[in-house]
Amino acid sequence: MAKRYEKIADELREDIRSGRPAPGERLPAETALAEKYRVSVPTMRQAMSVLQAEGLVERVHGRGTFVRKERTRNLRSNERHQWEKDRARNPLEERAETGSTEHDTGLTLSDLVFHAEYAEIAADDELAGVFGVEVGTRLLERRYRTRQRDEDAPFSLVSSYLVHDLVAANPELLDADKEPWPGGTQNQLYTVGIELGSIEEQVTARPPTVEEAEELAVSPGVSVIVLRKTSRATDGRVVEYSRVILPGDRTELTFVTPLRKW
Amino acid sequence: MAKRYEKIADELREDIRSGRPAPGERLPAETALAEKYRVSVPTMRQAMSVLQAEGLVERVHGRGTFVRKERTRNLRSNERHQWEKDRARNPLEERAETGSTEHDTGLTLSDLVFHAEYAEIAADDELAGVFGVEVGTRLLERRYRTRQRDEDAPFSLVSSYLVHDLVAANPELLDADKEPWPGGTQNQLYTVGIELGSIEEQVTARPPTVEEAEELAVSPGVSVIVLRKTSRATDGRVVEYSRVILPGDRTELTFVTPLRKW
DNA sequence: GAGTGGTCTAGACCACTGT
DNA sequence: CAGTGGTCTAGACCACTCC
Repeated sequence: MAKRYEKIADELREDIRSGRPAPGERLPAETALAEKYRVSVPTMRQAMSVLQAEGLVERVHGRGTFVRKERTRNLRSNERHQWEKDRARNPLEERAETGSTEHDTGLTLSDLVFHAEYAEIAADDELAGVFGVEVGTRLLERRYRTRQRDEDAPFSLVSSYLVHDLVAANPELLDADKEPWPGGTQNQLYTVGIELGSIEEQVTARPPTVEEAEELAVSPGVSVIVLRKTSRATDGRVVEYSRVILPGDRTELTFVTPLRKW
Repeated sequence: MAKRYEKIADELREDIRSGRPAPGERLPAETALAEKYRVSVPTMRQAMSVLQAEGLVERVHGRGTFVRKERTRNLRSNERHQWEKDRARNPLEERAETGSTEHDTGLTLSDLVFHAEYAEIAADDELAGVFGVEVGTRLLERRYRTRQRDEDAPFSLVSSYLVHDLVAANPELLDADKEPWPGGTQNQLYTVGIELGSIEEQVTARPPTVEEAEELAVSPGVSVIVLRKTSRATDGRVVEYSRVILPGDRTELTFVTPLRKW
């Protein structure tokens, strides 16, 4: 019933909460702590694992165990969609000023580092279902990762899909070098005559895959938020679909639902 | 570079993916697997921990390790708010038929087990800030947990707050025994003359606290979704605030954002 | 090279579940 | 009771980081 490792974790948690090793500072070495608490090193390590799983400390091989700093939080609101739509038909200069990510986070374009890759793929079962097209239909896959200049890891991994033939009318839309595109996807769609009518976003959370954990630099045990976004044109057709992976511990999604008056 | 425990985890993961031990079935004992893979028991256990953290298996003390079944997913859409508002002024019989949780999940009232507790509390810093009242103001705290009759753990832990003096005009609103209230919170507020104008929901994910892990019966390593809901009256005042804890691995939130036409 | 966390062993004993 | 996973030990050796 005692469970030494939990008791030790409790004590250390209390210490950290009250700022004993302050955020960013190093904890004593595991061997030292094992001696202090009079347990074996593996038991001490188990206690550390508990704190790591809680996201309270970060263990770095060869350097030590550190109290985690609150990372810069990333905000994203569904109001970004209307905001982007309102600007989608503006002249280039206005669109180029700021994008929806900047609108959400309050950062300016120069704070962000942006990376895009385009590919043509064939629709698999899932994507064919979403778009209501046949399996194998040509799709344009666009992968984005965006990070803040002063952080080393991106804060989102985005895979966005468009029906290839729908956007091919404007060849510039097939060229990744045109990214970041002023005015975003809604302006891109506008250039081929599409107006969005509604956007549906589905949110779940799960442990990261190994690749996601590496790319987003989330410590193992911290989960990711998976956001699936379906954009429909005014006629109800699905015209864009994207999957966004966000680090759960530093992302805050906001959704505002206005209600019709009585 | 080899890392035996990861290799073993990889092999077992592959086996499970291809249905070797089918969902719900038991894996061989750790001692047996340790022998099979020619590693020590602690190493074997480490491999198991990886699969557990991924949510692929569930270890039960004294019984064995089992391949996890996909649990019944719980759905929740922001369209529930308008749906509830549309019915808030309906006669009692109609309101009593179904609530917004049933609307979301497609379940009927009799599938759900509902528990409510009310308390009067003094506003702390956070709550005072949300409502724009002084610290110490009397609030009504309502805690709910809802579960499906055939599952043993609730699928949501809700703490909802109202300014006490605002709802005290209708004494029935202070009585937990009146729950589940036909028509939900929006009808409750209607009885004291309040109409909701908009609802804002903020979503994050984090590892569960020890208590949450127990109450929601999520295996350690699986994270929870935290949803903070702020309801505003038509005049913009915050009239209700709630914090909802949802198991990340079996919850899917949907948010629909309609866009104004060009 | 000194110090850190990461992997692994071989084994003891405990706690829980079923029969 | 036998069989399972959970806790803990004492120690070896490796991999990484920093000086």
